[in-house]
Amino acid sequence: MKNCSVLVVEDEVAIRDMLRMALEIADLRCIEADNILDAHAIIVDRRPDIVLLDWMLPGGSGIELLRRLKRDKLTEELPVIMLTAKTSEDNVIQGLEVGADDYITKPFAPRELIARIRALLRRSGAMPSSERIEAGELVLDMSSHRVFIAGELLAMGPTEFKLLSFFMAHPERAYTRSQLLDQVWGGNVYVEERTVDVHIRRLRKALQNDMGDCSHFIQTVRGTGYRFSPPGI
Amino acid sequence: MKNCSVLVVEDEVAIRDMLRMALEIADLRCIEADNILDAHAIIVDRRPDIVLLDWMLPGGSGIELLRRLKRDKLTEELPVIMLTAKTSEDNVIQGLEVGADDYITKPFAPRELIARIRALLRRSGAMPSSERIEAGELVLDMSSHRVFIAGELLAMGPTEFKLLSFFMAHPERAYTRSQLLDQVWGGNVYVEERTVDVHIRRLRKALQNDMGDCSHFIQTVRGTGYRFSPPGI
DNA sequence: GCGAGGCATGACAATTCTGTGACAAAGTGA
DNA sequence: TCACTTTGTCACAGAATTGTCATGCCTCGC
Repeated sequence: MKNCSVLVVEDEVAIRDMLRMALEIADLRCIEADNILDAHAIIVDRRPDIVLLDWMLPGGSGIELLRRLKRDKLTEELPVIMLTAKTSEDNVIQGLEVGADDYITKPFAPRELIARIRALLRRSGAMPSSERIEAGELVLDMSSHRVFIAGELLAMGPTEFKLLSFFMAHPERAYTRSQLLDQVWGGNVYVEERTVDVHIRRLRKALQNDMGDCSHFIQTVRGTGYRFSPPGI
Repeated sequence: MKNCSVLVVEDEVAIRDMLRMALEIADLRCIEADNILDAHAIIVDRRPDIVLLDWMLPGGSGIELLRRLKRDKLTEELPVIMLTAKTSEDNVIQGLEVGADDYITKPFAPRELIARIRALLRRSGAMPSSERIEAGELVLDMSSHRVFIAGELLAMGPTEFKLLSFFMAHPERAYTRSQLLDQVWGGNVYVEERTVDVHIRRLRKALQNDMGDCSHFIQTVRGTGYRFSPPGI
Protein backbone atom coordinates (compact mmCIF):
# COMPACT_ATOMS: atom_id res chain seq x y z
CA MET A 1 0.00 0.00 0.00
CA LYS A 2 1.03 3.57 -0.58
CA ASN A 3 2.88 5.48 2.06
CA CYS A 4 -0.17 6.32 4.10
CA SER A 5 -0.09 7.77 7.58
CA VAL A 6 -2.62 6.94 10.27
CA LEU A 7 -3.15 9.20 13.24
CA VAL A 8 -4.15 7.19 16.30
CA VAL A 9 -5.90 9.28 18.94
CA GLU A 10 -6.11 7.00 21.95
CA ASP A 11 -5.10 7.30 25.57
CA GLU A 12 -4.86 3.65 26.58
CA VAL A 13 -1.25 2.60 26.14
CA ALA A 14 -2.07 -1.07 25.63
CA ILE A 15 -4.37 -0.31 22.71
CA ARG A 16 -1.88 2.10 21.18
CA ASP A 17 0.78 -0.63 21.29
CA MET A 18 -1.52 -3.07 19.64
CA LEU A 19 -2.53 -0.62 16.95
CA ARG A 20 1.07 0.35 16.28
CA MET A 21 1.90 -3.27 15.65
CA ALA A 22 -1.13 -3.88 13.45
CA LEU A 23 -0.43 -0.79 11.37
CA GLU A 24 3.19 -1.73 10.92
CA ILE A 25 2.21 -5.13 9.60
CA ALA A 26 -0.21 -3.44 7.23
CA ASP A 27 2.59 -1.17 6.02
CA LEU A 28 0.91 1.97 7.30
CA ARG A 29 2.73 4.75 9.08
CA CYS A 30 1.51 5.35 12.64
CA ILE A 31 1.32 8.76 14.31
CA GLU A 32 0.08 8.88 17.89
CA ALA A 33 -1.71 11.36 20.10
CA ASP A 34 -3.35 10.85 23.46
CA ASN A 35 -5.48 13.96 23.69
CA ILE A 36 -7.54 16.07 21.32
CA LEU A 37 -5.34 19.16 21.44
CA ASP A 38 -2.29 17.33 20.22
CA ALA A 39 -4.44 15.48 17.72
CA HIS A 40 -5.81 18.70 16.29
CA ALA A 41 -2.35 20.20 15.96
CA ILE A 42 -1.07 17.09 14.20
CA ILE A 43 -4.00 17.04 11.80
CA VAL A 44 -3.49 20.68 10.83
CA ASP A 45 0.24 20.35 10.68
CA ARG A 46 1.04 16.94 9.29
CA ARG A 47 -2.14 16.07 7.43
CA PRO A 48 -2.46 12.36 8.12
CA ASP A 49 -4.34 10.29 5.55
CA ILE A 50 -6.76 8.87 8.09
CA VAL A 51 -7.62 9.21 11.78
CA LEU A 52 -8.53 6.52 14.31
CA LEU A 53 -10.37 8.32 17.04
CA ASP A 54 -11.27 7.17 20.51
CA TRP A 55 -14.38 8.65 22.07
CA MET A 56 -13.30 9.06 25.65
CA LEU A 57 -10.10 11.00 25.97
CA PRO A 58 -8.57 13.08 28.74
CA GLY A 59 -9.24 16.77 28.25
CA GLY A 60 -12.14 16.47 25.83
CA SER A 61 -14.03 13.81 23.90
CA GLY A 62 -13.33 12.61 20.40
CA ILE A 63 -16.73 13.90 19.37
CA GLU A 64 -15.62 17.39 20.28
CA LEU A 65 -12.61 16.97 18.04
CA LEU A 66 -14.86 15.78 15.23
CA ARG A 67 -17.12 18.81 15.64
CA ARG A 68 -14.15 21.10 15.55
CA LEU A 69 -12.77 19.42 12.44
CA LYS A 70 -16.14 19.70 10.80
CA ARG A 71 -16.38 23.37 11.68
CA ASP A 72 -12.94 23.94 10.21
CA LYS A 73 -14.05 22.06 7.08
CA LEU A 74 -11.34 19.50 7.59
CA THR A 75 -13.50 16.37 7.72
CA GLU A 76 -14.52 16.66 4.09
CA GLU A 77 -11.09 15.51 3.07
CA LEU A 78 -10.01 13.61 6.15
CA PRO A 79 -11.44 10.16 6.75
CA VAL A 80 -12.15 9.39 10.40
CA ILE A 81 -12.85 6.04 12.02
CA MET A 82 -14.27 6.10 15.53
CA LEU A 83 -12.78 3.33 17.63
CA THR A 84 -14.43 3.23 21.00
CA ALA A 85 -15.96 1.29 23.80
CA LYS A 86 -19.22 3.21 23.53
CA THR A 87 -21.34 0.62 21.81
CA SER A 88 -24.92 1.85 22.00
CA GLU A 89 -26.81 2.43 18.78
CA ASP A 90 -27.25 6.08 19.70
CA ASN A 91 -23.53 6.50 20.11
CA VAL A 92 -22.85 4.94 16.74
CA ILE A 93 -25.37 7.16 15.04
CA GLN A 94 -24.10 10.27 16.77
CA GLY A 95 -20.53 9.52 15.75
CA LEU A 96 -21.47 8.95 12.12
CA GLU A 97 -23.70 12.02 12.00
CA VAL A 98 -20.99 14.26 13.35
CA GLY A 99 -18.68 13.25 10.55
CA ALA A 100 -17.03 9.90 11.18
CA ASP A 101 -16.83 7.60 8.18
CA ASP A 102 -16.86 4.37 10.14
CA TYR A 103 -17.53 3.32 13.71
CA ILE A 104 -15.84 0.32 15.27
CA THR A 105 -16.55 -0.84 18.79
CA LYS A 106 -14.02 -2.22 21.21
CA PRO A 107 -12.99 -4.92 21.50
CA PHE A 108 -12.19 -5.09 17.82
CA ALA A 109 -10.45 -7.51 15.50
CA PRO A 110 -7.19 -5.99 14.28
CA ARG A 111 -7.41 -7.53 10.83
CA GLU A 112 -10.93 -6.22 10.37
CA LEU A 113 -9.77 -2.78 11.45
CA ILE A 114 -7.00 -2.87 8.87
CA ALA A 115 -9.43 -3.98 6.20
CA ARG A 116 -11.75 -1.10 7.08
CA ILE A 117 -8.87 1.38 7.01
CA ARG A 118 -7.89 0.13 3.58
CA ALA A 119 -11.46 0.34 2.30
CA LEU A 120 -11.73 3.92 3.50
CA LEU A 121 -8.36 4.95 2.07
CA ARG A 122 -9.42 3.43 -1.19
CA ARG A 123 -12.65 5.41 -1.19
CA SER A 124 -11.16 8.71 -0.15
CA GLY A 125 -8.10 8.43 -2.35
CA ALA A 126 -9.76 6.97 -5.39
CA MET A 127 -12.23 9.78 -5.75
CA PRO A 128 -10.49 12.36 -7.89
CA SER A 129 -9.14 10.18 -10.68
CA SER A 130 -11.88 7.79 -11.57
CA GLU A 131 -12.36 6.38 -15.01
CA ARG A 132 -9.33 7.63 -16.85
CA ILE A 133 -7.16 5.83 -19.33
CA GLU A 134 -3.84 7.39 -20.21
CA ALA A 135 -1.43 6.60 -23.00
CA GLY A 136 1.46 9.00 -23.24
CA GLU A 137 0.10 12.47 -23.95
CA LEU A 138 -3.30 11.01 -24.66
CA VAL A 139 -5.91 10.97 -21.89
CA LEU A 140 -9.39 9.55 -22.19
CA ASP A 141 -11.96 10.28 -19.50
CA MET A 142 -14.89 7.91 -19.67
CA SER A 143 -17.00 9.66 -17.07
CA SER A 144 -16.93 13.05 -18.74
CA HIS A 145 -16.77 11.50 -22.19
CA ARG A 146 -13.80 13.56 -23.27
CA VAL A 147 -10.35 13.06 -24.75
CA PHE A 148 -7.32 15.27 -24.31
CA ILE A 149 -3.87 15.58 -25.80
CA ALA A 150 -1.53 17.39 -23.43
CA GLY A 151 -4.54 18.82 -21.63
CA GLU A 152 -6.22 20.14 -24.76
CA LEU A 153 -9.67 18.88 -25.63
CA LEU A 154 -10.13 16.87 -28.80
CA ALA A 155 -13.29 16.82 -30.86
CA MET A 156 -14.58 13.55 -32.28
CA GLY A 157 -17.84 11.83 -33.06
CA PRO A 158 -19.50 9.20 -30.87
CA THR A 159 -18.28 6.27 -32.95
CA GLU A 160 -14.71 7.54 -32.91
CA PHE A 161 -14.96 7.93 -29.14
CA LYS A 162 -16.20 4.38 -28.70
CA LEU A 163 -13.52 3.08 -31.01
CA LEU A 164 -10.80 4.91 -29.12
CA SER A 165 -12.15 3.73 -25.75
CA PHE A 166 -12.02 0.17 -26.94
CA PHE A 167 -8.51 0.54 -28.28
CA MET A 168 -7.20 2.23 -25.16
CA ALA A 169 -8.74 -0.43 -22.96
CA HIS A 170 -7.09 -3.13 -25.09
CA PRO A 171 -3.74 -1.83 -26.23
CA GLU A 172 -0.99 -3.76 -27.97
CA ARG A 173 -3.33 -6.14 -29.62
CA ALA A 174 -4.38 -6.46 -33.24
CA TYR A 175 -8.08 -6.66 -34.09
CA THR A 176 -9.71 -7.60 -37.35
CA ARG A 177 -12.31 -5.31 -38.84
CA SER A 178 -14.93 -7.88 -38.02
CA GLN A 179 -13.89 -7.97 -34.37
CA LEU A 180 -13.98 -4.19 -34.19
CA LEU A 181 -17.45 -4.14 -35.73
CA ASP A 182 -18.57 -6.59 -33.07
CA GLN A 183 -16.99 -4.74 -30.18
CA VAL A 184 -17.59 -1.14 -31.13
CA TRP A 185 -20.65 -1.17 -33.34
CA GLY A 186 -22.32 -4.08 -31.54
CA GLY A 187 -22.92 -7.48 -33.03
CA ASN A 188 -26.30 -6.92 -34.66
CA VAL A 189 -25.54 -4.35 -37.29
CA TYR A 190 -24.79 -4.86 -40.91
CA VAL A 191 -22.13 -2.52 -42.18
CA GLU A 192 -19.32 -2.99 -44.65
CA GLU A 193 -15.96 -3.90 -43.18
CA ARG A 194 -14.43 -1.00 -45.08
CA THR A 195 -16.45 1.31 -42.86
CA VAL A 196 -13.98 0.54 -40.12
CA ASP A 197 -11.20 1.96 -42.27
CA VAL A 198 -13.07 5.21 -42.66
CA HIS A 199 -13.63 5.56 -38.93
CA ILE A 200 -9.99 4.72 -38.27
CA ARG A 201 -9.12 7.50 -40.64
CA ARG A 202 -11.46 9.91 -38.82
CA LEU A 203 -10.09 8.88 -35.46
CA ARG A 204 -6.52 9.37 -36.62
CA LYS A 205 -7.40 12.82 -37.89
CA ALA A 206 -9.09 13.64 -34.57
CA LEU A 207 -5.97 12.58 -32.67
CA GLN A 208 -4.00 15.50 -34.08
CA ASN A 209 -4.08 19.05 -32.83
CA ASP A 210 -1.74 21.95 -32.13
CA MET A 211 -0.45 20.33 -28.98
CA GLY A 212 0.60 17.03 -30.46
CA ASP A 213 -0.08 14.16 -32.79
CA CYS A 214 -1.12 10.77 -31.45
CA SER A 215 -2.44 9.46 -34.74
CA HIS A 216 0.46 7.02 -35.05
CA PHE A 217 -0.75 5.24 -31.89
CA ILE A 218 -3.18 3.50 -34.19
CA GLN A 219 -1.23 1.19 -36.40
CA THR A 220 -2.33 -0.69 -39.46
CA VAL A 221 -1.74 -4.43 -39.38
CA ARG A 222 -1.66 -5.26 -43.02
CA GLY A 223 -3.89 -8.15 -43.99
CA THR A 224 -5.51 -8.21 -40.58
CA GLY A 225 -6.78 -4.96 -39.16
CA TYR A 226 -5.58 -2.41 -36.64
CA ARG A 227 -3.76 -2.15 -33.32
CA PHE A 228 -3.51 0.54 -30.66
CA SER A 229 0.09 0.78 -29.59
CA PRO A 230 1.16 3.82 -27.59
CA PRO A 231 4.90 4.42 -27.37
CA GLY A 232 6.99 3.58 -24.36
CA ILE A 233 5.98 0.01 -23.60
CA MET B 1 -31.21 15.10 1.95
CA LYS B 2 -30.56 15.09 -1.71
CA ASN B 3 -32.23 12.84 -4.17
CA CYS B 4 -30.00 9.82 -3.67
CA SER B 5 -30.84 6.36 -4.90
CA VAL B 6 -29.97 3.16 -3.05
CA LEU B 7 -29.86 -0.19 -4.80
CA VAL B 8 -30.87 -2.99 -2.44
CA VAL B 9 -29.65 -6.40 -3.57
CA GLU B 10 -31.39 -8.84 -1.27
CA ASP B 11 -33.52 -11.91 -1.80
CA GLU B 12 -35.37 -12.08 1.51
CA VAL B 13 -38.63 -10.26 1.01
CA ALA B 14 -39.00 -9.39 4.70
CA ILE B 15 -35.68 -7.62 4.79
CA ARG B 16 -36.40 -5.82 1.54
CA ASP B 17 -39.66 -4.56 3.02
CA MET B 18 -37.91 -3.35 6.10
CA LEU B 19 -35.18 -1.63 4.12
CA ARG B 20 -37.67 0.00 1.82
CA MET B 21 -39.43 1.52 4.79
CA ALA B 22 -36.22 2.65 6.46
CA LEU B 23 -34.95 4.24 3.25
CA GLU B 24 -38.21 6.03 2.67
CA ILE B 25 -38.07 7.54 6.14
CA ALA B 26 -34.50 8.63 5.44
CA ASP B 27 -35.64 10.27 2.20
CA LEU B 28 -33.61 7.94 0.02
CA ARG B 29 -34.91 6.42 -3.17
CA CYS B 30 -34.99 2.62 -3.11
CA ILE B 31 -34.27 0.41 -6.11
CA GLU B 32 -34.51 -3.33 -5.59
CA ALA B 33 -32.95 -6.42 -7.09
CA ASP B 34 -33.01 -10.00 -5.83
CA ASN B 35 -30.19 -11.48 -7.89
CA ILE B 36 -26.80 -10.36 -9.09
CA LEU B 37 -27.65 -10.29 -12.78
CA ASP B 38 -30.46 -7.78 -12.35
CA ALA B 39 -28.29 -5.87 -9.91
CA HIS B 40 -25.45 -5.59 -12.41
CA ALA B 41 -27.77 -4.39 -15.14
CA ILE B 42 -29.27 -1.76 -12.85
CA ILE B 43 -25.84 -0.54 -11.75
CA VAL B 44 -24.64 -0.14 -15.32
CA ASP B 45 -27.85 1.41 -16.51
CA ARG B 46 -29.24 3.55 -13.73
CA ARG B 47 -26.10 4.31 -11.72
CA PRO B 48 -27.41 4.21 -8.16
CA ASP B 49 -25.54 6.31 -5.62
CA ILE B 50 -24.93 3.40 -3.28
CA VAL B 51 -25.49 -0.36 -3.13
CA LEU B 52 -26.60 -2.51 -0.20
CA LEU B 53 -25.43 -5.99 -1.02
CA ASP B 54 -26.37 -9.28 0.54
CA TRP B 55 -23.75 -12.03 0.45
CA MET B 56 -25.89 -15.06 -0.19
CA LEU B 57 -28.11 -14.64 -3.21
CA PRO B 58 -29.76 -17.07 -5.58
CA GLY B 59 -27.73 -17.51 -8.74
CA GLY B 60 -24.45 -16.16 -7.47
CA SER B 61 -22.99 -14.56 -4.37
CA GLY B 62 -22.69 -10.86 -3.66
CA ILE B 63 -18.94 -11.30 -3.58
CA GLU B 64 -19.04 -12.39 -7.20
CA LEU B 65 -20.92 -9.23 -8.08
CA LEU B 66 -18.31 -7.18 -6.23
CA ARG B 67 -15.51 -8.89 -8.14
CA ARG B 68 -17.24 -8.23 -11.41
CA LEU B 69 -17.82 -4.58 -10.54
CA LYS B 70 -14.19 -4.27 -9.56
CA ARG B 71 -13.08 -5.83 -12.82
CA ASP B 72 -15.31 -3.42 -14.74
CA LYS B 73 -13.79 -0.56 -12.76
CA LEU B 74 -17.19 0.37 -11.40
CA THR B 75 -16.46 0.13 -7.68
CA GLU B 76 -14.11 3.06 -7.70
CA GLU B 77 -17.05 5.38 -7.91
CA LEU B 78 -19.80 3.22 -6.52
CA PRO B 79 -20.00 2.82 -2.75
CA VAL B 80 -21.02 -0.65 -1.61
CA ILE B 81 -22.17 -1.76 1.82
CA MET B 82 -22.25 -5.50 2.46
CA LEU B 83 -25.26 -6.44 4.53
CA THR B 84 -25.15 -10.07 5.41
CA ALA B 85 -25.57 -12.84 7.92
CA LYS B 86 -22.00 -14.00 7.39
CA THR B 87 -20.38 -12.64 10.52
CA SER B 88 -16.96 -14.22 10.76
CA GLU B 89 -13.92 -11.99 10.80
CA ASP B 90 -12.63 -13.63 7.64
CA ASN B 91 -15.86 -12.88 5.84
CA VAL B 92 -15.73 -9.25 6.89
CA ILE B 93 -12.15 -8.92 5.72
CA GLN B 94 -12.84 -10.68 2.45
CA GLY B 95 -15.79 -8.42 1.74
CA LEU B 96 -13.82 -5.28 2.44
CA GLU B 97 -10.81 -6.46 0.46
CA VAL B 98 -12.86 -7.24 -2.59
CA GLY B 99 -14.18 -3.71 -2.66
CA ALA B 100 -16.96 -3.12 -0.17
CA ASP B 101 -16.77 0.16 1.73
CA ASP B 102 -18.56 -1.06 4.82
CA TYR B 103 -19.70 -4.38 6.21
CA ILE B 104 -22.76 -4.70 8.38
CA THR B 105 -23.89 -7.99 9.89
CA LYS B 106 -27.46 -9.13 10.29
CA PRO B 107 -29.36 -8.54 12.42
CA PHE B 108 -28.71 -4.85 12.09
CA ALA B 109 -30.16 -1.65 13.55
CA PRO B 110 -31.97 0.30 10.83
CA ARG B 111 -30.97 3.69 12.20
CA GLU B 112 -27.34 2.69 12.32
CA LEU B 113 -27.59 1.45 8.76
CA ILE B 114 -29.03 4.78 7.64
CA ALA B 115 -26.29 6.65 9.48
CA ARG B 116 -23.67 4.52 7.75
CA ILE B 117 -25.29 5.08 4.37
CA ARG B 118 -25.24 8.82 4.98
CA ALA B 119 -21.61 8.76 6.07
CA LEU B 120 -20.65 6.89 2.93
CA LEU B 121 -22.69 9.12 0.62
CA ARG B 122 -20.99 12.09 2.22
CA ARG B 123 -17.56 10.56 1.64
CA SER B 124 -18.22 9.44 -1.90
CA GLY B 125 -19.40 12.87 -2.90
CA ALA B 126 -22.89 11.89 -3.91
CA MET B 127 -24.25 14.20 -1.27
CA PRO B 128 -23.13 17.77 -1.39
CA SER B 129 -21.58 18.47 1.98
CA SER B 130 -22.61 22.07 1.88
CA GLU B 131 -25.90 23.72 1.21
CA ARG B 132 -24.23 26.03 -1.22
CA ILE B 133 -22.58 25.03 -4.47
CA GLU B 134 -20.60 27.46 -6.57
CA ALA B 135 -19.36 27.20 -10.13
CA GLY B 136 -17.74 30.33 -11.45
CA GLU B 137 -20.28 33.15 -11.37
CA LEU B 138 -23.02 30.68 -10.69
CA VAL B 139 -24.16 30.08 -7.10
CA LEU B 140 -26.83 27.63 -6.03
CA ASP B 141 -28.25 27.78 -2.53
CA MET B 142 -30.02 24.56 -1.57
CA SER B 143 -31.61 25.82 1.62
CA SER B 144 -33.26 28.87 0.13
CA HIS B 145 -33.86 27.11 -3.18
CA ARG B 146 -32.38 29.95 -5.18
CA VAL B 147 -29.79 30.42 -7.89
CA PHE B 148 -27.70 33.50 -8.57
CA ILE B 149 -25.41 34.74 -11.30
CA ALA B 150 -23.04 37.38 -9.95
CA GLY B 151 -25.41 37.97 -7.06
CA GLU B 152 -28.49 38.42 -9.19
CA LEU B 153 -31.39 36.05 -8.67
CA LEU B 154 -32.38 33.75 -11.51
CA ALA B 155 -35.90 32.56 -12.18
CA MET B 156 -36.51 28.95 -13.04
CA GLY B 157 -39.07 26.22 -12.51
CA PRO B 158 -38.78 23.44 -9.94
CA THR B 159 -37.65 20.86 -12.48
CA GLU B 160 -34.95 23.16 -13.82
CA PHE B 161 -33.78 23.75 -10.26
CA LYS B 162 -33.55 20.04 -9.51
CA LEU B 163 -31.75 19.46 -12.78
CA LEU B 164 -29.25 22.20 -12.03
CA SER B 165 -28.70 20.96 -8.47
CA PHE B 166 -27.95 17.52 -9.76
CA PHE B 167 -25.59 18.83 -12.38
CA MET B 168 -23.76 21.10 -9.97
CA ALA B 169 -23.38 18.28 -7.45
CA HIS B 170 -21.95 16.06 -10.20
CA PRO B 171 -19.90 18.25 -12.49
CA GLU B 172 -17.62 17.09 -15.27
CA ARG B 173 -19.53 13.97 -15.95
CA ALA B 174 -21.69 12.98 -18.89
CA TYR B 175 -25.17 11.64 -18.20
CA THR B 176 -27.58 9.97 -20.56
CA ARG B 177 -31.12 11.21 -20.78
CA SER B 178 -32.25 8.04 -19.09
CA GLN B 179 -29.89 8.59 -16.16
CA LEU B 180 -31.08 12.16 -15.79
CA LEU B 181 -34.69 11.01 -15.79
CA ASP B 182 -33.80 8.55 -13.02
CA GLN B 183 -31.88 11.04 -10.96
CA VAL B 184 -33.93 14.19 -11.42
CA TRP B 185 -37.44 13.03 -12.20
CA GLY B 186 -37.22 9.90 -10.03
CA GLY B 187 -37.20 6.36 -11.29
CA ASN B 188 -40.90 5.63 -11.39
CA VAL B 189 -42.19 8.09 -13.94
CA TYR B 190 -42.77 7.56 -17.60
CA VAL B 191 -41.77 10.51 -19.70
CA GLU B 192 -40.18 10.72 -23.10
CA GLU B 193 -36.42 11.01 -23.17
CA ARG B 194 -36.71 14.07 -25.37
CA THR B 195 -38.39 15.83 -22.47
CA VAL B 196 -34.94 16.12 -20.98
CA ASP B 197 -33.83 18.12 -24.01
CA VAL B 198 -36.64 20.59 -23.51
CA HIS B 199 -35.78 21.11 -19.86
CA ILE B 200 -32.12 21.47 -20.74
CA ARG B 201 -33.19 24.17 -23.15
CA ARG B 202 -35.25 25.89 -20.45
CA LEU B 203 -32.42 25.62 -17.97
CA ARG B 204 -29.96 27.06 -20.45
CA LYS B 205 -32.29 29.95 -21.10
CA ALA B 206 -32.71 30.51 -17.37
CA LEU B 207 -28.94 30.62 -16.92
CA GLN B 208 -28.70 33.86 -18.85
CA ASN B 209 -29.40 37.31 -17.52
CA ASP B 210 -28.01 40.84 -17.70
CA MET B 211 -25.18 39.98 -15.36
CA GLY B 212 -23.80 37.03 -17.26
CA ASP B 213 -24.39 33.90 -19.27
CA CYS B 214 -23.71 30.50 -17.79
CA SER B 215 -25.73 28.55 -20.33
CA HIS B 216 -22.56 27.14 -21.87
CA PHE B 217 -21.79 25.34 -18.59
CA ILE B 218 -24.25 22.75 -19.80
CA GLN B 219 -22.68 20.96 -22.71
CA THR B 220 -24.21 18.55 -25.14
CA VAL B 221 -22.49 15.20 -25.42
CA ARG B 222 -23.65 14.09 -28.81
CA GLY B 223 -25.01 10.56 -28.93
CA THR B 224 -25.05 10.37 -25.17
CA GLY B 225 -26.64 13.21 -23.27
CA TYR B 226 -25.41 16.22 -21.35
CA ARG B 227 -22.64 17.30 -19.03
CA PHE B 228 -22.22 20.17 -16.58
CA SER B 229 -18.77 21.60 -17.00
CA PRO B 230 -18.02 24.98 -15.47
CA PRO B 231 -14.90 26.71 -16.77
CA GLY B 232 -11.63 26.75 -14.92
CA ILE B 233 -10.80 23.11 -14.49
C1' DG C 1 9.88 -3.28 -62.57
C1' DC C 2 5.17 -4.77 -62.44
C1' DG C 3 0.66 -6.16 -61.48
C1' DA C 4 -2.69 -7.30 -57.69
C1' DG C 5 -4.51 -6.68 -53.60
C1' DG C 6 -4.84 -3.85 -49.48
C1' DC C 7 -5.22 0.63 -47.51
C1' DA C 8 -5.82 5.89 -47.22
C1' DT C 9 -8.35 9.72 -48.53
C1' DG C 10 -11.87 12.99 -49.94
C1' DA C 11 -16.58 13.56 -51.29
C1' DC C 12 -21.49 12.91 -50.70
C1' DA C 13 -26.14 11.73 -49.69
C1' DA C 14 -28.94 9.45 -46.21
C1' DT C 15 -29.71 9.15 -41.69
C1' DT C 16 -29.71 10.42 -37.00
C1' DC C 17 -29.53 13.70 -33.43
C1' DT C 18 -30.35 18.10 -31.23
C1' DG C 19 -32.27 22.99 -30.79
C1' DT C 20 -36.33 25.58 -30.79
C1' DG C 21 -40.96 27.46 -30.69
C1' DA C 22 -45.68 26.26 -29.97
C1' DC C 23 -49.42 24.18 -27.50
C1' DA C 24 -52.56 21.81 -24.56
C1' DA C 25 -53.00 19.64 -20.14
C1' DA C 26 -52.15 19.82 -15.39
C1' DG C 27 -51.12 22.24 -11.36
C1' DT C 28 -51.20 26.59 -8.15
C1' DG C 29 -52.71 30.31 -5.63
C1' DA C 30 -55.72 34.14 -5.04
C1' DT D 1 -63.51 30.33 -10.94
C1' DC D 2 -59.81 32.66 -13.15
C1' DA D 3 -55.23 34.12 -14.27
C1' DC D 4 -50.85 32.33 -14.16
C1' DT D 5 -47.07 28.98 -14.03
C1' DT D 6 -45.24 24.65 -15.01
C1' DT D 7 -44.84 20.46 -17.67
C1' DG D 8 -44.73 16.98 -21.22
C1' DT D 9 -45.17 16.32 -26.12
C1' DC D 10 -44.86 17.42 -30.86
C1' DA D 11 -43.28 19.12 -35.38
C1' DC D 12 -39.95 21.20 -37.90
C1' DA D 13 -35.37 23.06 -39.09
C1' DG D 14 -30.66 22.94 -38.78
C1' DA D 15 -26.51 20.53 -37.74
C1' DA D 16 -23.62 16.64 -37.02
C1' DT D 17 -22.69 11.94 -37.94
C1' DT D 18 -22.50 7.86 -40.65
C1' DG D 19 -22.00 4.44 -44.28
C1' DT D 20 -20.65 3.95 -48.91
C1' DC D 21 -18.11 4.73 -53.01
C1' DA D 22 -14.55 6.18 -56.35
C1' DT D 23 -9.97 7.20 -56.70
C1' DG D 24 -5.17 7.04 -55.94
C1' DC D 25 -1.22 5.46 -53.15
C1' DC D 26 1.44 1.92 -51.04
C1' DT D 27 3.29 -2.77 -50.26
C1' DC D 28 4.26 -7.35 -51.34
C1' DG D 29 5.32 -11.31 -54.21
C1' DC D 30 7.14 -12.48 -58.52
